[in-house]
Amino acid sequence: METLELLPLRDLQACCAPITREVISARNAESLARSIKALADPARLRLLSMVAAHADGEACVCDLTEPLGLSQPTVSHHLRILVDAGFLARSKRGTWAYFRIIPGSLDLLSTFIRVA
Amino acid sequence: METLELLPLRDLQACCAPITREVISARNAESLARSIKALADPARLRLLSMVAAHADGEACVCDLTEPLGLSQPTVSHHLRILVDAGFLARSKRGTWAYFRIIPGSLDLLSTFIRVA
DNA sequence: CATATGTATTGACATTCATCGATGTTTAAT
DNA sequence: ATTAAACATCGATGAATGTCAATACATATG
Repeated sequence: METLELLPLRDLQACCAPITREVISARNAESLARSIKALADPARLRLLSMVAAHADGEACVCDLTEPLGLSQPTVSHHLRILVDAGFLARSKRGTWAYFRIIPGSLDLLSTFIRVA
Repeated sequence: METLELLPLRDLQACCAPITREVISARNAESLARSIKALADPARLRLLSMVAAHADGEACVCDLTEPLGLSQPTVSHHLRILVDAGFLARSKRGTWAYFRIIPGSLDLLSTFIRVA
């Protein structure tokens, strides 16, 4: 299924059990690893945390660049990875791009990391 | 603290809240990312799953190499990463090295991925 | 239209990483 | 002691990744 790229978390929910219940398939391992990889970076963890802690659970790139201490293109790059992985939603208003956490996305992933 | 390298999960438990409760520090983000990175690979997810599903929750390298479809050095490499990250324990008996999941290690990590 | 601002994309570079063949190490058995 | 078996380590290599400067794009404003 080609939707794994765009909706890895949803697909995982539909198709496989927690990784220690039964042996995960090579295909599902690939999909799950792709989701986890989106979190496996300190800058992206901080971005998620900063977005969640921001007023109204929303933040734009300009809110995040300076406190993160990375360049604007790098911040945009990381945000894109988090959006593609399904952890953040982007909504553009005016020239600003606002990001918020997609509810349940982190919880869903964590259940697949857990031992059954 | 230099113990972050050896006991990342234990340290995280001691020092920080789930990432969306308050903004995670750069230091803790680095530590958490290192733990997550150990899981962010399809081969390692499959290894964890195979070890957990194996008889007695234990498996040696020879049990894992062929079903994983990777060379023995590569399998040893991945197992070492999982041991270093605190997800697997190694115990050598005779010429065999047996691996088992450290109870609670995956659950602990998953709580830090969850939204508070 | 022209300018300014916020964001995304591109290209380049250095670093990290997954992988394997070759080799080393350890233990058991003959 | 020699051989064999299981595993670890080393060195090399190609691929993926994080980063930034430069540039492009989009939108608001004068």
